[in-house]
Amino acid sequence: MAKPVQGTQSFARSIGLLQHICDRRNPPTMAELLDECAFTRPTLYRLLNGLEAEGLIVQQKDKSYKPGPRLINLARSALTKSDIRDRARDALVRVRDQTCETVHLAVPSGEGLVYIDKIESLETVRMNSTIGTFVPLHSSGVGKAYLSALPEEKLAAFLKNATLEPITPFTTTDPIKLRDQIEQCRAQGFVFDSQENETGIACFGAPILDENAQPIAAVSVSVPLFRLKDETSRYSIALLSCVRELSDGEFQR
Amino acid sequence: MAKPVQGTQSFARSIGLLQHICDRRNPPTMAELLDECAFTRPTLYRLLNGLEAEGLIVQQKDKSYKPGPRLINLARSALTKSDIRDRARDALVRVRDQTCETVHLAVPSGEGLVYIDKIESLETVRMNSTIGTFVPLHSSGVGKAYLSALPEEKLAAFLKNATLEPITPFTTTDPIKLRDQIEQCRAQGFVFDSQENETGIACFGAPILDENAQPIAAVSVSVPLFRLKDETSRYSIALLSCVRELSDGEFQR
DNA sequence: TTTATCAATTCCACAATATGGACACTGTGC
DNA sequence: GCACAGTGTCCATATTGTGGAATTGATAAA
Repeated sequence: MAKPVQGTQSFARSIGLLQHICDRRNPPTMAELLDECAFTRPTLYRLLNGLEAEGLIVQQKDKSYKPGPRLINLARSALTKSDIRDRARDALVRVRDQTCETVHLAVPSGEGLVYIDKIESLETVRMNSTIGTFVPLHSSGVGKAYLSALPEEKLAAFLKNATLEPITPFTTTDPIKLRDQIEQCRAQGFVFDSQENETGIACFGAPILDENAQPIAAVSVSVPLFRLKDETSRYSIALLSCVRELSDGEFQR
Repeated sequence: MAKPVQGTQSFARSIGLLQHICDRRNPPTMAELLDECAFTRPTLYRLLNGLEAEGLIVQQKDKSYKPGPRLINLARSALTKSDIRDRARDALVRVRDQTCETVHLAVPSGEGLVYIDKIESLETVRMNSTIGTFVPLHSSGVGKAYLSALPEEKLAAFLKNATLEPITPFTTTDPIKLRDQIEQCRAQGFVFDSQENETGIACFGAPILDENAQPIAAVSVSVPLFRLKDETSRYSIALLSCVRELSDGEFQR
């Protein structure tokens, strides 16, 4: 949350408020926001008006504020301009077909990752609402995979500073254990997690690297526990061949 | 573009820049933005840094900027919190099933509407990229439907001030003709447009009203011209029954 | 390797902007 | 009718954002 970019404080405040409104389960009223955020009344009032004038939030009849449709318009632009998403699609579908399970593509955003694509077994999809979901680095298959491809210094910094909040009762909250899992991922190319981000779901994850061997995205296969085959290589082989195809440079081999 | 909300000018500037970056076909570099926008170099520099620090844009290796994944995260919140979207879904699917054609749901945003849901015949969907698309009021089925439900004064103001830009060669650009179409829509409850927003596509549109008879959304059925049945009541009947079901209050009958 | 050129980044004095205390309005319950 | 809570507005002030100018960095030419 510490973003000391000179000359942008009021902007950061507005976006922070927008995020807060988006994160609320229910659309907040001004009164609620007033004691949830550290704004004085007139300031909050102006910020809300600013957000509303831009269509980023809309005020409902009960005076509460919810995220506005312009966000959807902006997001479309982000999705259609994501080259990794385009590039990955066919390979992701292949993984889905090989595993018959849901496949996710995630890219880094802020302190974690955001799903930018999802291929599901049964095409019951709508603009499936998991696209756009934020996932922490420590509790998800994609997150650990991403971490494992980070240069040692960045990884060390993360392990040192991050507060590993439990997302489920199974989430790894011990930095030492997390480090172990990451090392294992480095060795075998993928990571396995069981119910750490969502109860009942196990997950295989692997990173996609750019030409400098830096991670730019991560892929995961999510499997309901009851359906998980003993022969897990079934999943990892499909996943590995996918991320190798999508990673640049020497890492092809 | 005139948004004189006191105490939010710098925020509006940043969002304007973000929108500009999103609207560009190709990710712009700072140099390009410098002569496309009216910012001095240091200001632009700071605004870009601010946007980037928030994850709203990301700088690519070639130094150009594109919309960032955080937008997708924010949009998810907007989509999942859209009650009209939830409420409409079943009815939309029904229209699709009755017409075998693509059905859209749009809500007002800024000067036009934004698609927030789409039901397609063949479920080939992905987070289908038309969700989030902005459409002008004068050139689309949903737009005209929305206009037709506006109180007379607002409609008059729109017809007077709007510049009716041609989107296709078939777009209505004459306010008088547009007025006619809208009157017709008021009379029969739906509007028909042929190729005005996209060549080769005809469109039936109808508004969804709230309890005060104000339009809150619009539904459209899009039909490729070659497949358009002579018996158009097939489309309008399905559409009308849908919007009547979704509109509140006395307008049920 | 040195020099030239252009873009990216930082600095800082200044002016415009956002801030928040105080006040005014609205409507709901008693 | 009055009280109270939630909303909206004003305006002097300090903080923030601004942009001209200087600095640094990268790239190409000599």
